[in-house]
Amino acid sequence: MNSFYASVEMAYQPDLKGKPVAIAGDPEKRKGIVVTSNYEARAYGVKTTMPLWQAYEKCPQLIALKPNFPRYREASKQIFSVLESVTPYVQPISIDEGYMDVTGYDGELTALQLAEWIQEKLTSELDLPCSIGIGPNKFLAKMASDMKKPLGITVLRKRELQDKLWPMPIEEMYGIGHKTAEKLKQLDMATIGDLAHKNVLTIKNLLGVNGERLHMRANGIDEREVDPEAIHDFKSIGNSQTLPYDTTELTDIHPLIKQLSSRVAERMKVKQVVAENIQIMIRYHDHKTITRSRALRDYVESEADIERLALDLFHAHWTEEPLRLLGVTVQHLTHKEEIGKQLDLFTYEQEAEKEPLYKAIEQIEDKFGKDTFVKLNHQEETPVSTSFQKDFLSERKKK
DNA sequence: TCTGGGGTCCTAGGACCC
DNA sequence: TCTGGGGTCCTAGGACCC
Repeated sequence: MNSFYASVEMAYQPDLKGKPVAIAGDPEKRKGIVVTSNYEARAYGVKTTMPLWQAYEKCPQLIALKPNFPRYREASKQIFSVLESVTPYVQPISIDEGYMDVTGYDGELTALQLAEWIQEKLTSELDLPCSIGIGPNKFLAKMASDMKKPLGITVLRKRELQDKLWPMPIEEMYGIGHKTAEKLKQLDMATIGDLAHKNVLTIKNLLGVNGERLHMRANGIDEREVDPEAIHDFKSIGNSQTLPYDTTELTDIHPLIKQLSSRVAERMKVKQVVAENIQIMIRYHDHKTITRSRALRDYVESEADIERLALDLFHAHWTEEPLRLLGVTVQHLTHKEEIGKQLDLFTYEQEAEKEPLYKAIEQIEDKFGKDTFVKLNHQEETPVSTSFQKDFLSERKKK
């Protein structure tokens, strides 16, 4: 989608059209940076991540709006349901971007006509502009979609790499940011074509496995599939917040940790997951940022547990310098339904802890058969302990 | 009154195991 | 009179993307 948040606001409030609009946080709370701006604002030099005061310098008549995420999520839902009316092979990448695999599409339209239909539908029904790229794989489709904005439709065929992709500056390639672009330029690679034609080993030496991947993509090769389920196996859930002022006061810090933990727990509940790792992030007044994490022995899900663990980590690592931001994240997530069977094992293990080991093993044998016992027998000198439980669980999972 | 908040993936060292 | 080779997991940081 083109300047998505700003476009949603303009659709919602049409008198904003034609005026420079930016979506930005509250400067009073030190969140005054531009998240998105419309093309009118961009014409004045307003850019994403620019502090709001700087944006006003560039464009004094700028209209700055606070983000309204529920509104954007709702718009996003409607967009994706249009896409899913074409094919079930839709992979959302973010709130405003996704891939479609139309290889199996058996309707009347060509890919180009499909793109036109989608673009027209989103414009007429939702008043939201998008750019669409069409290509033989994800990378080329993505690069194509960025070539014409707003409201563009671009086809990028493999035979067109030389003319359309290779002349582009290296920093415009998806997957290459500031740091990587600098490294590549050091070796005289200024365009995507330069990267495509360089020896793979040179690139691999410079950038590791990522280099190999970038080199492939520059040559138009990308085997990733469109996976509609990918959105469901997320790896972490986190919340972070910049404080309105730098602080060392526990009366500021503790409530924030509680609030962040509560939001994380809430989102875990919605997604029905439990976590085995907790991480905090501390950003100091000078922007120096550290993360500290801990693997957990048990699954956690409750707000109280998350808060307690976050608090422990915080006090174990805080240097007492003034804080700018705090974050709480849970990782190593498991769906609750997937641990149903494991949960009754936990009960079982607690029983086992009270009894002599041989008795526990006997029960295990009865329940799961001799072959399980053979594996566990390796651990015979280990008391029933965390490591015992872990091994037992991982074996159980395999079975 | 400069620099948000949500993520993913990769790297590298160290502890530990066989 | 000196230390192999195969692996996993944990932790912290960094690059990148939207």
